[in-house]
Amino acid sequence: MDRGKALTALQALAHQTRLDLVHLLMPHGQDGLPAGQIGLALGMTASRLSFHLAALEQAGLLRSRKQSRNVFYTVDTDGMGGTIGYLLNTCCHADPSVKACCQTTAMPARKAASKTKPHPKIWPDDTGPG
Amino acid sequence: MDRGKALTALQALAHQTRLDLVHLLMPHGQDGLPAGQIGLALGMTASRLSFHLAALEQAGLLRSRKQSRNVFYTVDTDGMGGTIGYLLNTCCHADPSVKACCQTTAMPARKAASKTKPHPKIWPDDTGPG
DNA sequence: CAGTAATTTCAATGATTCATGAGTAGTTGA
DNA sequence: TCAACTACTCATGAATCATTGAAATTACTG
Repeated sequence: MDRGKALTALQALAHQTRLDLVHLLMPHGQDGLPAGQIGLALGMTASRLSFHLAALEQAGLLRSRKQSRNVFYTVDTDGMGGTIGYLLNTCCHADPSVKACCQTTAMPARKAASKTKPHPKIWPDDTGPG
Repeated sequence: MDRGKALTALQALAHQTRLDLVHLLMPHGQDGLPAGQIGLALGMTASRLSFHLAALEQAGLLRSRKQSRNVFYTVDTDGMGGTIGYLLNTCCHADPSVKACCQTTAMPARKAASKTKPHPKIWPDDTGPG
């Protein structure tokens, strides 16, 4: 991950809506979610959703695949990991005090997303996207 | 690290100049660097520097302490770690594929910064702040 | 106290970003 | 082909952000 790409990715992530998008899509793994369902889950207009999805995809943080009428979006874990790794290892020189943030228990392997079930909880402190 | 603080920190980091600042200050540990020397190292005007330093400090990523005429800036490793940890653990649900970015060799403990010696190299690919 | 140095604050300007609503394009099935 | 559905693009205006230079603030020095 070079400097320019990392900066683009950070700019993409520095927005509440786009953070919400990643958080929502992450548990759905490589199945992802269609745009319509994402918009429904986060309550945003189609054009606004499209704008933010495109920003994340262009930044290398999301991938999309077309499937009949729908476009499914998934998180690009390489892009996300690369961005975080850039902050951690390049920008912070892999400083041990900073790296302590990695020492949390990993989640068990995510289960394959069921197509219809909505995401159970949006945020730990679910105060809505505002 | 709550959602609002993480977002503020990400917005602060989503800028080339401020990424440069963190990268420059990190190896200087708790000694830090005075603003004047930072401005010299990165070649920026005083007011511009002050603006970006303030943004980082307000976001909880930098700390400052006054020492006679100078203001020394240091990286707040808790803030940096908290921000990265938020991305990794909250936003990405500690997904193993993403967490792989942490699996790099840690640097040896940084040495205490000497007061006068300039930072040896700004970036791995030192193309300047532009 | 006058002069100098280190930083910050302020106002003005130009650039960028974001939300909105309307319009467009591709897909599906009757 | 037509209507319904899904998603994207575009133009607009409001809001925010970044840079600059000047002025103000605080702290040393002679």
